[in-house]
Amino acid sequence: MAGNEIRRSMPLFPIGIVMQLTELTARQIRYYEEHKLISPARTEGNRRMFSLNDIDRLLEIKDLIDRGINMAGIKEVFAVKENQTATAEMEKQAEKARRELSDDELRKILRSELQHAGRFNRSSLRQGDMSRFFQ
Amino acid sequence: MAGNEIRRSMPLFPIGIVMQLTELTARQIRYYEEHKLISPARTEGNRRMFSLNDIDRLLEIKDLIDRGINMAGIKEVFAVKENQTATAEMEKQAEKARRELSDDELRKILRSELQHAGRFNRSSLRQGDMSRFFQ
DNA sequence: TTTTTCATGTCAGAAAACCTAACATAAGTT
DNA sequence: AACTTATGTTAGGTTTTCTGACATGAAAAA
Repeated sequence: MAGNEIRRSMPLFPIGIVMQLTELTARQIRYYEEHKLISPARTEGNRRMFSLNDIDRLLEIKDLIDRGINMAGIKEVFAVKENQTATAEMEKQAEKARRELSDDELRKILRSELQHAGRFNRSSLRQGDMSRFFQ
Repeated sequence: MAGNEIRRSMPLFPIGIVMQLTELTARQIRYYEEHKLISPARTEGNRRMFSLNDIDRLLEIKDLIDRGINMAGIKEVFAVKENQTATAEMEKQAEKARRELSDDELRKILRSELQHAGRFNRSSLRQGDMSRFFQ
């Protein structure tokens, strides 16, 4: 899952290829960078190198431009998206925390059942819930 | 399935990037081209542009070189592989033909059953086999 | 309506990246 | 020893990209 993100953020493409891929002019691409909508990497010799993520972003910019939205608007759209994915991350974290909390509870139940049910092989009704603790 | 192959054969990378990705020198890459092991595209201005397939091939060349195989050997390896995938294609085609032949047979059976079983809604035992003819 | 602003076009001069061709060389082959 | 192979190195030329400056049409503001 993370390897893919690395690949997508690897600076691989010179501006000429990006122009073809996005059908934007060099002037436009540089202008969007000037307005901090993208931040392509640079070679030692100062040439811009773009990643797949940069290209996605440029295509998004192009779409927003086509819909009549100006630089400020696009900047805001990206800020909101950023914030949105950030909160989604937090929600995921919270969900994970909730799950881990109930894992603890399940552990308690498991211990208690093992003490009571003792030596029965027949498993308790909660086996399905417990299974994730094993293997 | 074919869209992926298009993407993999799209000339996107200048030689500088390919050098980094493959850890080959420009001299080596040009030499391998000279020996027809790769055939990168060219820009209008005659710059080489490499596809993902080209890069795969270069990595393969590098591996074979590391194993002490010379240009002629590598050329032969690729020829064999080419031939191999070609026969695989033919096998696939043959398999498809076999399948289509039995499709014809199934059609015959279908016709015959429709004539005999006539107006029964209850479907014949072969319905599962027939289903691929509809929708 | 006139003036500003915005997004982009265009041009110039400089630097980076790449090209081909030629010669050099270490290691392996004849 | 002479040749071949794979690669290094250098030179001179062309293409691509860079920044900065000025130009412009359309939209927004005054």
